Amino acid sequence: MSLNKVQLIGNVGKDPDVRYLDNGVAVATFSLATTDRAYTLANGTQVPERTEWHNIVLWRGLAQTAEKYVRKGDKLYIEGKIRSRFYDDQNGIKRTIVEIFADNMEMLTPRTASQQQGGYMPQATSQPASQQPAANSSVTDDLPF
Amino acid sequence: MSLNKVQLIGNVGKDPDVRYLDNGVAVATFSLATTDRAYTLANGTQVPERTEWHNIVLWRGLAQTAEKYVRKGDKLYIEGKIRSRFYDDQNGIKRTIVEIFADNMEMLTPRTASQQQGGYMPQATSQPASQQPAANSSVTDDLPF
Amino acid sequence: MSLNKVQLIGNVGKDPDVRYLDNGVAVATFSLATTDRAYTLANGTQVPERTEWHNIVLWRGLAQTAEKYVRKGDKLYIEGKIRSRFYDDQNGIKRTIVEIFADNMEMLTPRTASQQQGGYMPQATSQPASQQPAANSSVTDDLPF
Amino acid sequence: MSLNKVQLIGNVGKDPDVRYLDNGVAVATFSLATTDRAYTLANGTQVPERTEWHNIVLWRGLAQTAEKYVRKGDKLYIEGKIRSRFYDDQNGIKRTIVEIFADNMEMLTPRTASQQQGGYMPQATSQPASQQPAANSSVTDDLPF
DNA sequence: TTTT
DNA sequence: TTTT
Repeated sequence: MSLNKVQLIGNVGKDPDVRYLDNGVAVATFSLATTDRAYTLANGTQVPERTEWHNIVLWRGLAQTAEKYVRKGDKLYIEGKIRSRFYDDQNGIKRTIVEIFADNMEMLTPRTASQQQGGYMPQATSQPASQQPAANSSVTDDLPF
Repeated sequence: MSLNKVQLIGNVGKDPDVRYLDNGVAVATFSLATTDRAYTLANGTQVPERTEWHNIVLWRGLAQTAEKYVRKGDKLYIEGKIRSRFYDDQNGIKRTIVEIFADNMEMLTPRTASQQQGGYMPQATSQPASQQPAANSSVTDDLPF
Repeated sequence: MSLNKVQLIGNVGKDPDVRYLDNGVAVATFSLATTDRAYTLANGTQVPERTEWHNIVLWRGLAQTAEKYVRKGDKLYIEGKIRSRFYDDQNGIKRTIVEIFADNMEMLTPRTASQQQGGYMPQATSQPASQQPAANSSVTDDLPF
Repeated sequence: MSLNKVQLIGNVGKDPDVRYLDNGVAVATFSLATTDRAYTLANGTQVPERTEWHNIVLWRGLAQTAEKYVRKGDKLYIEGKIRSRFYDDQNGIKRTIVEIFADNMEMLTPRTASQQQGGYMPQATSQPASQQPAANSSVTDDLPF
């Protein structure tokens, strides 16, 4: 008897950060920007455009899809739930971070044929495309969540 | 080319706090709890029930509806957008609060006939029901948002 | 790169019809009413209340939950997808029926303690509550979908 | 106490048909395709890709936006409600058509700079871009809805 | 056929 | 009738 659902269409702020837990579970995190259009109120007040940044968290298969195919600037549809996480920062101050745990993702930026074969093909830069964890991936056991 | 939508069904944590801006605009705030069911993972791990608290903000007509009809414990459907607000707390520490600005609300707790006539009827307690701002309302010019 | 999502909160028109396929899969169907409020246009035109009836289809576990707990008049949250089905009616006329295939259901009508133990308890009428297929259930191999 | 919400991301089947009522209100209609991915069931059964066609109806400002900017093949986000309409076809047979009345639309196909100035610029074909009703528009008083 |  |  409860519903906690978020749906976003926005642009990826930077390449996903992908980590692998000791048990092999993949976790991807990245930020996604949604932007409200500017508009004018009935009384003439101008309300400027406004960007909201969302902390997206993906698990397992979705995280691996993100690792292979999601890149900075891409437009995505994300569906998931709101989840708050509590921690002490480096100064011992209690902090809350609100994240979107995604359970569905649709990629709205068309990929070219070359990019679709064998995963993402880096844009004139460095590493080869691969099925292994990409350059911005790591295996870790100290994930904070 | 952007979407920022939240949909919640949950229970109201306490009676709404309603304020009136100098220009007469009503603003209501309250917390809403959504609860994920407990479940068991494939590997046998028990994941307990978990409650997420959402900071709901309503404006204008919706705020006035909340003032009249929404009470602690009520089940609501809320639709709106995620919006982060930044401020310095009393210790000068920068804080972020994530709020849900609602643009649609449906009341899922049936009201009895007596409660529906002339607004909310308090439950055998104190103040008279009224069309004026209720007991937990105030007129203010120092809203923090 | 596609999304087909429906979310409804409404009232069940009659008790679910539940069938079991030969392979044991349960399928429940029922209608759900959503009602738009009456309102007045800017030019003074009155737009009356309007009810839309939705054809809900549930499968497997959700169908069995509906069989046990969902009854005429109940308020439900339904999430699913739109799906059209084509068939020839008894006069050989080609017909289309639009159904909502549900993948999530939340029951918004509170059940009393007695109703929650061991499933739905019929309302002063006939058949005993049971874990077997209920009175309006049947095992069939000629489901039209 | 009711919700009737549809959210679609799909591709436009053909250019919108835009009509103007005698009172000047614009109405746009077009079909939108959403496609489920093919997948394999646990028992090995292959479920092929499946396309669902939705009848989209837009009013007023949204209809005019569609007239100017929406074209066959475009990817759109559509949010609205399900609405059934009943009519007798040319053979006197009672028919039902299910439509999506949209109240929000986001265009997910990027437009080039030239296309964004002064509305849609036809693709190497015929008519000039214009602020007047486009070629597939008409003023009519016999709208079937 | 539901509900408010 | 779209798209991948």
